[in-house]
Amino acid sequence: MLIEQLIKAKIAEAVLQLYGQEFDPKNVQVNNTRKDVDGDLTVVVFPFLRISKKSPEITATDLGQFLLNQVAEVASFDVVKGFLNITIATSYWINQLAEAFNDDDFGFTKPGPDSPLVMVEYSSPNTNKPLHLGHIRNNLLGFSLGELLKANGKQVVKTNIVNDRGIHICKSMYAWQKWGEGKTPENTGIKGDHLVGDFYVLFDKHYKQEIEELVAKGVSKDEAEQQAPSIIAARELLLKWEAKDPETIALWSMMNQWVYAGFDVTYQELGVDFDKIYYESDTYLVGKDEVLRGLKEGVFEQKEDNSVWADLTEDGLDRKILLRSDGTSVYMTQDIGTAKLRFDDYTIDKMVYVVGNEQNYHFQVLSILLDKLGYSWGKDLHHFSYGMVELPHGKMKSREGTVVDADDLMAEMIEVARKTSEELGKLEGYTEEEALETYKTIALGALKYFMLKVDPKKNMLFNPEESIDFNGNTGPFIQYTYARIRSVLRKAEDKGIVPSVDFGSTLQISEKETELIKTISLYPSAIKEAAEAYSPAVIANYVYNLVKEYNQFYHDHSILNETDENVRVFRLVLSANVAKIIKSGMSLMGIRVPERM
RNA sequence: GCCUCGGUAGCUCAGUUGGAUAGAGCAACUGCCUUCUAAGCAGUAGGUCAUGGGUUCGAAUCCCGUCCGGGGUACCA
Repeated sequence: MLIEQLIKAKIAEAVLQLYGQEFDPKNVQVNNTRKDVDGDLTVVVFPFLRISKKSPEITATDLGQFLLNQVAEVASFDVVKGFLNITIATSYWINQLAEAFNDDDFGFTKPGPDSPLVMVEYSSPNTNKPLHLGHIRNNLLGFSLGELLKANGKQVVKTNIVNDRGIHICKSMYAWQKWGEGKTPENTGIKGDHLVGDFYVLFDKHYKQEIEELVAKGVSKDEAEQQAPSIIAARELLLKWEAKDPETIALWSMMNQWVYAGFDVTYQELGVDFDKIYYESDTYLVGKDEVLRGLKEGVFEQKEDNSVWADLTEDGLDRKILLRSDGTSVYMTQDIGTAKLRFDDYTIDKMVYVVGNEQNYHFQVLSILLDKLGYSWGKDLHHFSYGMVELPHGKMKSREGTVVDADDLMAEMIEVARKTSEELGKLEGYTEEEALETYKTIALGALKYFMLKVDPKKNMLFNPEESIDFNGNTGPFIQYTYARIRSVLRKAEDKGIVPSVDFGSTLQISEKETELIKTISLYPSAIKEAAEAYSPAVIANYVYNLVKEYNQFYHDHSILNETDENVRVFRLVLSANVAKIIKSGMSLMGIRVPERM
């Protein structure tokens, strides 16, 4: 049992014995003691005053005395106003460290076949353009969330729904047909997703120009947008596609293959993967069938123009279209189909959608619609809603070219990592491949940590002018600490010093070391909290805090040069534990740690 | 208009179920590499927690109002 829990239980017991009233242990407030005050844990006694009918100081002293008598781990206490500061015995902390050192699983049970199954949908790209910084945030959050849930005992199926059909890809297809000059990834050397994205931009350029020309001729803007030859051609392609015209399907398939090949490279570089990929081209008809079933069962209604609607006014929402008047499906329809297929394929206990907060309303509606269609799991699907990545001048817009491309960004960061590393003269003796691997580890560490350390719910700002930092509260700082500890451990091994938890009975430890052990022992609860809050940022902040504390310790104490053998081994074990947690915590964020840097 | 999320140091962000004197990093300034890796450490400076009320022993945190900003809002995805 964690010491906090024990204290809470004992305080409740003390309140009952001393003042004769029940108090829920859960409501006892136990905090870490302020750094400038003596003690390890602090009990806030204000809530008991009503029961004790005594002053804060006297109440605190009563309770402190009780703890001192009843709890072996409590070494002493001190009262400041309404705060009872408790000092925990050194032996307790030493035992905590020994336990942590011997436990490689951090007290967690690995998920088994009977564990709840969570499906996490993330990434969900459109096939008309390459991935950008916004997608990176999505991918990193989704992947990390999967790892967190696994660490918290859940079976996880990572899934991706690829939006491979619709007007957007037809635009690229048309542009390629018209102005493509037979270009392919092979004959141009351009990555497939980028090539297709270029044609999407090209389409938009021509489309805008055509609109301008029409407007100049006196056509209204709305009409011009409908009448421009390019958009008409793209719509024709979509109709042909839906009619399964062989030539159109062949073109569609070819260009999508280019994109997938490109995405695969990006995903691999980014270090994310999926257990199961769904394609919208396979699911949209299922969704349509489901909507028609709902119509037949009377949960939806049809207007005179044949469009199908859901009336959600009773749920406090608006009316929502599900099938257009021409019978084609909308985004919502497809998501219904995808959900059905998924639940046919897996016995899912919980569905999590990692999708930006601009779609909060969409998922609110989806949840209700699935429920109305008779899916019991619809109601408690979880929309993991994350904030936008903003640029200093506003939002990223692919059509306007104000995007930070994922591939470019990663390549740049690897380059910066290489330069920095070379300037510092690290990695001497590494082969070129080994060095490159390390640069990638550092660059991706910087990028991932940068994205994951902020609260997922909040919008975040990325300034392309200032490249992502490698100093301070960053991934490389944490990786660096890890590499240094590994170096110490290697040297200890060379010297024949064996880490063991037999520290001898006279060992004294400093306040900073106590702090560190306290932090180490909180790692499992940090994972739990992060998983339950769906927030990798909780882990990021925890690890940073641990590393910061360790670095302060490291600069004040020598490890290998320490003459007292017990102290030396103790510090080695302490360091090894910090390294173990860094590695584990970082891997929960999909970040690797280098042996050297 | 309505719904929704946000506003903490010059900048980027933390801030536990309401607890003591609101914390980091970056940028600026000052020190520290002959000693286990200086991508580090120590220090200085920087705050009306948007704003006005309320709740109470106690509010950045909870409630109400106001201002500012993001997102959404019936045939885009």
